[in-house]
Amino acid sequence: MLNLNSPLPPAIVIAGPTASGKSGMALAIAREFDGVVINADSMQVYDVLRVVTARPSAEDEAATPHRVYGVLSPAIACSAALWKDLAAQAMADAWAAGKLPVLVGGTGLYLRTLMHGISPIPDIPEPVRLEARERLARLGNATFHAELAARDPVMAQRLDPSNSQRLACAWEVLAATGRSLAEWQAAPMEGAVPARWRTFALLPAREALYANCDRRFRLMMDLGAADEVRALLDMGLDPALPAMKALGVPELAEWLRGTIDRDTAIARATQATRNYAKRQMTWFRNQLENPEVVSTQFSESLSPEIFSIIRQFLLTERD
RNA sequence: GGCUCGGUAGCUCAGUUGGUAGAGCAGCGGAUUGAAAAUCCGCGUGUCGGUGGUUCGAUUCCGCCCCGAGCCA
Repeated sequence: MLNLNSPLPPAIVIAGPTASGKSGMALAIAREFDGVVINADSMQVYDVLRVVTARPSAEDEAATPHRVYGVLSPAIACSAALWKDLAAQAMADAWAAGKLPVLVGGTGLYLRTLMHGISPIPDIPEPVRLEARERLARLGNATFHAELAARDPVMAQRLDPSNSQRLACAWEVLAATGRSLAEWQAAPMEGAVPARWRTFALLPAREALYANCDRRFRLMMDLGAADEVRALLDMGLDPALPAMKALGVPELAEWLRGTIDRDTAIARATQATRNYAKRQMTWFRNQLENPEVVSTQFSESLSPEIFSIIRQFLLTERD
């Protein structure tokens, strides 16, 4: 099935907002083309979060190869670069086994890093990152921004003082490397995985997507989302860690703590999910390169057309 | 039935000592280079409940009516 004479090995990418049916589409493609489903979602990498991140079911994971799901402890902060290494390894393994990598996920930055690389910034030591965040919290954004401006006018000029996360990032890169983040970013991106990509963007109608977000969260509640969050909380992790911010976690945590009632928690979690889905729509509508746009929720009835596009892609020599 | 307090953006409300109004949230658009399910940026005309009156001018003051909440009967 795979054209092994092609200079670059092929890979399929399925991007789209949460609750758009990506996982089902990836599964269908992997089954049809002897593929390996590889997770490209920043939260599905954590092992404790299965229900609340809508990971593929254990049955699906057993029936078809799935990689990079639940491979990290929530005590670890994943990153675009770390994920990219995991995904690159999974892709190499798939190719070595004569299988087709099918990347699926909603984290646009991760997919971009995989396909286009990222600036070669050295790892930032943990103490520096902690100091950056502690300092930002202590000084407040305005003062922190002014302090950054004195040492790194380019980045300060580029960043809105309200943008806490990127402010901290700029500060810690300067502190750890002695060079401005702007300098690092001016260097060519590195680390892109060489492959022939075929990208699908699942962009369903807004109203249907939101309705599906709501429906799915209620389903998660039935499947034990709260128990899962309880288990996560029992680990006693730093609430600033990424896994602690997964959609539904802060809201259900509040409910478990008794601060808000169940209905309020559900209302807030579904709201946050809808807001997130919208941001993803913006990313995938504007940041993807030559995507095949599917403007509806995935369903099996779309398979023939999608398969035909992929078949064509796999048979086509390039360059 | 009487009294009181409300009725302003999709929602919760602010405000106008009379010159036709603005926040948060929602919604929509955008950004996104190492914690991205994160973090930000932009977009606000709506019979100011209805209707009469006073006024050059009423969402604002007055009367009546309608609707809601509460209290008293």
